[in-house]
Amino acid sequence: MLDPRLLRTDLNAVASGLARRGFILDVSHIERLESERKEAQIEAERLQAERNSRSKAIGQAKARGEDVQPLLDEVASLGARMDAAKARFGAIAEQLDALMLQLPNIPHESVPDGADETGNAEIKRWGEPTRFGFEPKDHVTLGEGLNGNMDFAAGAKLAGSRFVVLKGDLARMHRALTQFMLNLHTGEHGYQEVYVPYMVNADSLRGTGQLPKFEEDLFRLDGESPYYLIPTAEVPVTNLVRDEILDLAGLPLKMVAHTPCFRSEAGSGGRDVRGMIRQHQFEKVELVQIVHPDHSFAALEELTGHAETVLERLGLPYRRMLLCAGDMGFGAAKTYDLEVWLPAQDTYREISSCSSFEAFQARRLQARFRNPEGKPELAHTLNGSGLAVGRTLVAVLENFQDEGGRIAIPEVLRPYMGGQTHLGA
RNA sequence: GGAGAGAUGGCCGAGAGGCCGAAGGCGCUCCCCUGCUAAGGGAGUACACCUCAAAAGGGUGUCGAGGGUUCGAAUCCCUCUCUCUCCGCCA
Repeated sequence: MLDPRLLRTDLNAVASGLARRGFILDVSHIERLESERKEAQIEAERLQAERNSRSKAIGQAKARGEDVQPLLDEVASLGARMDAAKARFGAIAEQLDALMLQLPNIPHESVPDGADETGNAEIKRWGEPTRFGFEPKDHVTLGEGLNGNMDFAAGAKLAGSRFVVLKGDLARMHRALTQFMLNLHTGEHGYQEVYVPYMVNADSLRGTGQLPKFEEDLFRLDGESPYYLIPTAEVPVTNLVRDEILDLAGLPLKMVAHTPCFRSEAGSGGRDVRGMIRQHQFEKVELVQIVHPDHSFAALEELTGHAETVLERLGLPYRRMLLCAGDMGFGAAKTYDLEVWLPAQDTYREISSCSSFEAFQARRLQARFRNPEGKPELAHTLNGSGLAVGRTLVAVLENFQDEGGRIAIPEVLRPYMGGQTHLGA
């Protein structure tokens, strides 16, 4: 959520910032609502103040043993007028709130213009795209070739399309990747590991911005309790600081969680129907930081670097993209995507997305810290995948294959796999 | 799942229709005092919003959440959520 004060004081700046995303703000509509709000609120509060003081007078008169009937008569019509004024204010405020919740974040000044992914800027490339002396196979062919250890038919039988079953050392490597990532981030990057619920309430999803706007992307449980399956660990982990006033000395807060993620993929139609790239359920190791506003963008560089280290240790070629204004997620002020090289697709594919939200989430979350003056101030939130485990598995398979379809296990994973050097060996 | 108890400020805890944004204590900040420390004395110490160019000032709301009764609700009524205790069941 944007700062409501900014909307009042500098609406045109907000409008031009949002326009960079292709979001057209109805300035005159907001101005009209805002002036109605002001008028209605003043009236409602004025009547409330009047009633409060009259009621107080009644109490005092009663205490003195005087007849209060004249005072009661005087106040009789006040209640109805007050209720009407409050109802009018409430209706306007509700409209404004609903509108506010629909507004995306304003892109940071360092974010380039652009309408879609063609406007993104490549700002770094690590490693060279893997080249083979043969036609590289895709991860589906490779995985199914490993004794059928990547089994989409089984996934479809158990659940439906966009599910997979992994078996044997393929399942083990999937787990090894998770372990490796968690150990790296906790051991070398200073993150605290957290274990969190995989189902959350609507408040949590509102806090991080998935609701109200993106309900169709979520799986909602049908039971008595209105739970949603988390689409990313960002939701439960970031919501740990909801309604908290943090100790300044405790910042930055750096947390890492490994969770499954559930996404309905509504609207992603025929995209990536083959393979493990786009599943309803996948594993992710997520990095979250809660920081002082002054350190927000330095922290983004740091966090993105942490995700990059995973790729570098695994030996996977990648590039870092700075997303343009039109391609960023709803709440992000600035986003880097990491894209890993996938030989079979002969292209880079997203494997991590790292964003600073500035105070956009913190304002919804009421996540604050106490500044040196003793006043609560909104913190900044960041998160990034470090990394998406399923896609990392795909990248390892495709980049570490040989002509016979054998897969070398990256050095850093071998300790997690009993020293094994190749899959299927 | 059954029975019961509870939710008040940073924390503990009083409060039972008006004098309550809320006693008292702890903690914290500032000041005084004792050579240092310990002890003691004094003052202060919630958050959000509105109004105002801003500050000052004024106003509104908030005692788990929402609704109701009343001129007036922390206090009475209803619904919900969460916590705790006991019983049952369970990885």
